[in-house]
Amino acid sequence: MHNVDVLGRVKREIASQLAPQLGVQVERLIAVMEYPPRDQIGDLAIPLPALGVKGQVSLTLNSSYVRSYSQDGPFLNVKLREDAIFREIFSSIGEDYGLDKVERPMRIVVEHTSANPIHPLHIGHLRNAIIGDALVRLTRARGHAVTARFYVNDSGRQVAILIYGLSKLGYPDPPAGEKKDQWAGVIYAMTNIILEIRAISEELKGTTEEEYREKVTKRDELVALAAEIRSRNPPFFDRIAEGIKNEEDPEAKIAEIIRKYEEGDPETRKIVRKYVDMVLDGFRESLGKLRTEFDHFDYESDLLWSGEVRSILRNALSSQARIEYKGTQALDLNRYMDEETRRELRIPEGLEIPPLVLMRADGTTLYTLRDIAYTIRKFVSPKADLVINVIAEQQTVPQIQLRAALYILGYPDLARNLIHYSYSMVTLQGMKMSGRLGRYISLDEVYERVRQAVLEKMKEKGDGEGVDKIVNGAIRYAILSVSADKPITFNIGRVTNFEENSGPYLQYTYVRAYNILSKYGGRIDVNGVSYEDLVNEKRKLLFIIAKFPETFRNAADNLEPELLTSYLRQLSDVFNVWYDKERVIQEPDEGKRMTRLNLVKGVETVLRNGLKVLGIDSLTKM
RNA sequence: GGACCCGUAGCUCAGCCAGGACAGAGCGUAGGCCUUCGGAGCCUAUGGUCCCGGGUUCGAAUCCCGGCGGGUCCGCCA
Repeated sequence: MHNVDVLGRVKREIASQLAPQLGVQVERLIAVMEYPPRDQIGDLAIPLPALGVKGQVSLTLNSSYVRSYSQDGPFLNVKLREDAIFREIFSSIGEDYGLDKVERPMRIVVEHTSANPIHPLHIGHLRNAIIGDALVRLTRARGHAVTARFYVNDSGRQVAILIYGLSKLGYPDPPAGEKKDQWAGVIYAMTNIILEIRAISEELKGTTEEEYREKVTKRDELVALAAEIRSRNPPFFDRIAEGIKNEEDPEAKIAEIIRKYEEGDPETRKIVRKYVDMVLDGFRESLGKLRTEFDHFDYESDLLWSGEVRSILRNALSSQARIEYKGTQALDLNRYMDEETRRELRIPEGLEIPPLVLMRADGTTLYTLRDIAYTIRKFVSPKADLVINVIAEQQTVPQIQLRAALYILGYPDLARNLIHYSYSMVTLQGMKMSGRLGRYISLDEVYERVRQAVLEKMKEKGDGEGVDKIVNGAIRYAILSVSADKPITFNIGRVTNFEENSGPYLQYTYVRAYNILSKYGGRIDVNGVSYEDLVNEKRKLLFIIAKFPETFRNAADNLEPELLTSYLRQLSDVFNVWYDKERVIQEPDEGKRMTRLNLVKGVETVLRNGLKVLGIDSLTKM
């Protein structure tokens, strides 16, 4: 109803006239159409050689949208009638302008963030959460039925280490006022680092001289880190260290925790869930500040207790691809797939897929096997057509193993419809973060630092509201304006720079547009507008507004939120240039005033909708 | 050693997948604009062997091949 893609209609009309004359399909012609690099050239261009047409051709084009057309070398350039476009857009523009719905909605699952529940979220998870949430919002706005799911890895070695450390402390509760995930993170890092030092010291006993030197260096590094982490809570550290020192075989104890939890031992269940849920509370609190919410938190352990993992394991053990590998049962993922299948499953040609180990020698399960069960659940309950996993680049191979295993175990459709949305690392001034070693900048810390910068800025402005909305906008934009597969060195200075090319810049531009409209307060329609006013930035603005439906569709269908960020920035740039030059409300000529009011309304609508699908709030003052 | 990702202005990045016209922003640096709808803004200047070498094409930052540089992975961790 209100979803008017005027430009799309214009393209189709032009294409349907020209296609027969050029002897090509209408769709093909629409596909090659592009926007000329400079306005003087025209509004639309068709590169004729791309359609197999060479040399000068004579074509007839007769449309109420077209002002003129001419061939310039290989291009057919078309100048459109801005009055016709303007009238069509603004006589039907609605609140939801541009957010075109798909004809056939899919059921989509986006799994994202899924951090281990053992330490607070850090800036690596921040990237994951923001990308994931933007994908949720984009696909939802496109009309799909989207579910956001968080996978709680509560049954692996990491959680067991945390619980082991807590056992040495007598299972304490975090002090009131302390954030629970921060508190647990310190205990986890302490326990882990003490265990690592102990392990490496053991290894030192029977090694050659060369290895010895290397390992001593590594141990010394760990000892230095241990001193650092000890300072966070010396009594805790000393008690854990003492407890581990007196332990005959800590690894056996950890293995026992894993085993008991997998078996569903009531006491172990109670303890593990208590602490895991504490950390998850911390996650929810942190993510809430960034307007990120989930529909489901799926506990890995539930898949074990329900028998879903066991059933997959049985299936795998009876598979023809089963092999023995280093004394374990594993799946051979190379032998039973042809080239064609590998291509379909997006597995690189030259990759020798490592065998998938199905379980540890002691019978406990491993992550990837459990993930097979989880993937099936994501597809089955509730039913999904497409599953998008937002997971770090480091897990590319395990994700390939997952798809290959699904195929081999008889779920080829699931394997095909499982997308690994990969993103690259976030480093910290060249330093790699490590939750394992307690070396990270937490999401909360980042949030707080950006918040301070926003408050600082507001102080100099005197007036303002919505601090948290601005912080959210700044952080989201900083992440979403960089393609996911580029590594980022996290730089707080960049995120707290609120000048052009930032989230707050877009929000500020929105405030300007909004305030013009709210001050005007009257009726805005297309009666009596003067079309001769549509020149320079105003004409440019009109065409940018016209491109919004197309940009949104591309961003949503290709899962590329960055298309939207750069589009909104460009819209803002043009609007701000114009804003400085001319008046809207104070324009004495009634026709011109109405033309401009329509454009402002267009900018306001597009910014609001565009920001919304990126998860950035629009403000009315700041 | 193998696989994947990245390499565009002093710095941070769009553009590459679906090839098209003199390659776009921001930061920085130098200078300018507050009597008018909000200066988180606007204007001017500055700045590029699009990592290198071949190939395909009417046309290559974009596709292909070969290098170079950086990142990631190759665990009975996740």
